[in-house]
Amino acid sequence: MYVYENKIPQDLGDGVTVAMKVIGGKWKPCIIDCITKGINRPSCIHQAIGQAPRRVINQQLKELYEYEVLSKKMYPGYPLKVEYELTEFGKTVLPLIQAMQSWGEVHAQKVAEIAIRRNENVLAEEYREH
Amino acid sequence: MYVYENKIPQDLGDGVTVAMKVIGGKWKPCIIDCITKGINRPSCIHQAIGQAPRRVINQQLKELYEYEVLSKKMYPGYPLKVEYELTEFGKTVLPLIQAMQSWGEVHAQKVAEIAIRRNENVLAEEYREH
DNA sequence: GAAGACAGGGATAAATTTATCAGTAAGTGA
DNA sequence: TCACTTACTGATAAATTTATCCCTGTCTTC
Repeated sequence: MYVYENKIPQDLGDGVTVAMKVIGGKWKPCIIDCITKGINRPSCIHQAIGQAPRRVINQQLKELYEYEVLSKKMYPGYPLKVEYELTEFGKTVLPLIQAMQSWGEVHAQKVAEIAIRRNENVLAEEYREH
Repeated sequence: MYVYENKIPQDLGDGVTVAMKVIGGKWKPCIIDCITKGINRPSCIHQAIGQAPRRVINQQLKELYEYEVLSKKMYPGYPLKVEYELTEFGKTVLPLIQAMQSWGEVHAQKVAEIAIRRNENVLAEEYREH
């Protein structure tokens, strides 16, 4: 697979950067959320998320796997069957995601209003001013 | 100022996305951290962070301001003096950043090792295998 | 035998974010 | 007057992340 080579070195001396490196992909939290809910086969995750291209799900799954957030169980036989699970390490990120999730839910309205006011292209019809 | 116009609509229906929209810039957590420590003038923040270009500090300060994470106090007279402070809303993000920060600190070593193994361009000499 | 399920990757484009360079404005002090 | 401070912005390039399109391999079912 083509691997992008960083040009600007990242400073992992900062905790936030470290955390973002692990869970900071567009679909990573969604993927982790799926797996928490027991949706753990790539095709199912793809179906569940819907908007994300299959290719991207694969990429992010792979990264999560390489960063040991997920473990991979491959079943023999066909059709192929693979299941991802959270590792012990992976479970330690759940509180983070949970915290972001609930903060975001609480402040979704406010943030959406500001985004709309700034004329951003957001998809949150329910929050549009009436 | 040139404002980038999104082409792909963002779905603010998801809490994590909302949170990332507010604190998800490369230097935003650093900026917020500075301000928490009482470093609240743009030039001081820039000095304190060092690696980030001044232009980018300004951009991200502006966004944080527009998202009402920061308030802005402008002093009359010259040389110009401006101070940013956390708003009440801004203070609600501190636990999030704090959580990421401490998670990252705890797992920095592991993450750095994996990044190095993956041959990424990281700047964390202290973590290189000996 | 053709078609489908399933996991995954190659090559490349598009989108988005961050960086670079240089300039504006309005003073102060040498 | 010249250099320096401070905050801020325009225009554009570079870096990075996501998306698109299409292909491989291997079995199972129609």
